[in-house]
Amino acid sequence: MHAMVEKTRQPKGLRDITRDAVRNSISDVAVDLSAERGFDAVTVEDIAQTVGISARSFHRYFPAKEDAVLGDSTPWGELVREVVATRPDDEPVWQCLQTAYEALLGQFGELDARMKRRLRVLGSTPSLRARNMEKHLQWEAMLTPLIAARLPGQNTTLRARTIIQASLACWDIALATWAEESETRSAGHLLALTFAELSPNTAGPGA
Amino acid sequence: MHAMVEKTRQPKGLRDITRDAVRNSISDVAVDLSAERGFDAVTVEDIAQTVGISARSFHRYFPAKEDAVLGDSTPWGELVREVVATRPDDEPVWQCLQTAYEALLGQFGELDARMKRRLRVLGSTPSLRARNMEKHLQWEAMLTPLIAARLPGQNTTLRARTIIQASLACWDIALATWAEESETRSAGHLLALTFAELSPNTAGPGA
DNA sequence: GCCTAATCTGTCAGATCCTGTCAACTATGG
DNA sequence: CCATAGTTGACAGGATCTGACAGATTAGGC
Repeated sequence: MHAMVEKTRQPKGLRDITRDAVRNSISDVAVDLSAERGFDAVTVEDIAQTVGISARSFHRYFPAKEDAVLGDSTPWGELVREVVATRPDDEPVWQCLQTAYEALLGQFGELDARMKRRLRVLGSTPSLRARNMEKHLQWEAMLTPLIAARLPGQNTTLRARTIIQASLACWDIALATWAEESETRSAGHLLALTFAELSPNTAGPGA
Repeated sequence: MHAMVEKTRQPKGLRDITRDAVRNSISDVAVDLSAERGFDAVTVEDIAQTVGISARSFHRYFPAKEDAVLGDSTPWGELVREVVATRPDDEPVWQCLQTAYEALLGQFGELDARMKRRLRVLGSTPSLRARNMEKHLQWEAMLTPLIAARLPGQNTTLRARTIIQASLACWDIALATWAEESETRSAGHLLALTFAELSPNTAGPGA
């Protein structure tokens, strides 16, 4: 089905296996129902009943209804941080970030169809977009010290936050465009397009 | 249909005056209490009781608790759109956007202290930051056609969205930094710093 | 000044989301 | 087999937000 990341921890016993399975079921049902009726028109009770669990159990798997659609993006953020950390010190930050995001796209791989549906629901629901950006704030906090250390000159933290937020905008817009029905270009290509619009200053602000 | 109501720029009757006054009172109380205890630790009931109204009336003035702190940013967005629309066609988009944001800073003017408190609460509450970005999405929708028309080459909409989101990131980060306790630089200066980090590509993507 | 209509407010009721608690159930390990 | 720990369902409760209705306040016309 889907090869999971070994980095986090692979399920040890029957408990962890069933837990991951239930988690995926909830997420799938949440995306499906939201795609049909719209996210706001679907209640937690609806999702839980479709899966076959109680509403209370739903919240034991996901803290909020939004998270059932968004999934847990923390491991992905960690992956980005990891890639950035292992890049050569003299590599320009924009190129460095683009490489990291491309690595993230590689992880998607097999989940294309599922991911597109998810992104479509995400793009059509304001509260989901908000929650998604909230998670990006955690990415920013993780990446800021790494990026700041790579920047020459002054105000490195301020400038690092600016670059990271801008790159996340590139990421979001590229993915949202990729998920559109009529879009045929690859996610990597779209990501390159958005990055190209902002990254020309690879020589640094002083150049 | 919509030609009747221009905007509540100037209250016409006693009703509108009192309504604006109550609205400001609610907003002030919401910011004050949130600054003291934290936004999540303040209930709508607390705010309403402090102002002297019922919780139901609170929701007649603000649809959500977040909006009481954030206020209505729609008129700000319209101002930005207006400034951008009146700029010369051959002006680079980044310079154009920076001018528009600076005009926005000029509008703040007298509200410095109040605005700083508001921004501090905003920066310390993830859900508020997310809601704020959600409002920026409306700005993006408003500005995208204007900016896209100014871009040469292909994929103008995709690139316009990227630039707008990036510029909004500059705006947010500059304001958040400006509101910090130890910060002494002006908001305009900080805005120039963040813009300088991304705007070097004023010659366009092909250069 | 008075009356009618529009608007605002408070109160009540309800839907939904989310959390705490507790007893019953199940897998794991000795 | 049994003890422990994790999971679940059921109930209760707080909080946000909305709809409905009745009373109060205000605006405009007489």
